[in-house]
Amino acid sequence: MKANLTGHDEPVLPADFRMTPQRTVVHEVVKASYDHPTATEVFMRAKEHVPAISLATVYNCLDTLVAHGLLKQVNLDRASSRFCANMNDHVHFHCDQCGAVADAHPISNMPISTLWKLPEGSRVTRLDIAIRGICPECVKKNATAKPQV
Amino acid sequence: MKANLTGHDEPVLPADFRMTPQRTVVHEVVKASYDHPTATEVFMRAKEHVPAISLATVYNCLDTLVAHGLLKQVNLDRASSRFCANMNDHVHFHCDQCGAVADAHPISNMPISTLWKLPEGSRVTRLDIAIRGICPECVKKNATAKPQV
DNA sequence: AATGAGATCAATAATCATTCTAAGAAAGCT
DNA sequence: AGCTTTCTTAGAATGATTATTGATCTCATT
Repeated sequence: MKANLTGHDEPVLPADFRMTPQRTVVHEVVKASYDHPTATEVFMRAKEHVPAISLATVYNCLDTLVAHGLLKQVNLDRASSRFCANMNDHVHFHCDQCGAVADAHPISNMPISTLWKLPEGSRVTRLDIAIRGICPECVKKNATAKPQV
Repeated sequence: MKANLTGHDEPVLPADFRMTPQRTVVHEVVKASYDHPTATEVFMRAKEHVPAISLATVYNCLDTLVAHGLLKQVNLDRASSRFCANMNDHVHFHCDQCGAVADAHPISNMPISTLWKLPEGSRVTRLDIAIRGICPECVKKNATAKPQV
């Protein structure tokens, strides 16, 4: 198995998937980023390695990598999509103040059906969970900057 | 208390909030809609009552109503935001096939912190949960249309 | 009733993320 | 090598939303 920064297993890829230089760079950029970069951020970082790469290619590569299970796409409200190379089961914590996105890992494995009453006869394929709040850094910043009025 | 279609309590509004005719229409349109309409859909429905209303005004009204807790905004991936007059605690079930959005109400009241390990010292303000899958209608449609290959 | 401050409205333009299009480049198959 | 398919690229296009700006409305005070 190929070594990688995150320590996750690489999924088995179908034969028709070509790991082109552009896709490799896009994948490596996201794997080396711990801040859930947007497509534009990935584009800027990828350019340092492949200056000729275009934003459209970055979008194409991200789509392909997500479709093949090498990356996760994170959508928060209507802001730009963000990308994440952590393929373990997790949700995202989003700071309303600084916009930072952090991973939050599950503690228990409660099935969805025990938490919410789903439409009778529906089939669940995916769960998108975003926890919004104030991150520890901003909580601290607020406490020192403007004490309770 | 004012009677309304959904049977929920109307929140107490701050003095600086003006319930203008446009805001009233936008609010009533969403309250009378059970399909989580988009801003454009609200615009089209509101036009039947106030033909002169503009899309920009609908956006402004929706923003204000959401900010004052009279409506909920539902964001699913990068599609248009949808709006919802059900102010009870609930999450959304989104059908990948027909795009329908249905409410799903909580069964248990597990605190978030028992389900996911949040960043130490963070403060949670909101939980955005979208359950994706196939709705009962589409499951049925698929079964009759194309039996297992 | 007139005034003035502040909020709201509507039309238009602008922005922003993303997708589409078309043409050339690269890779894989025969 | 020749053919086919897939990728990449630049630029145009799309679609949702936001910003701007001047007109209009509302309300508390004169």
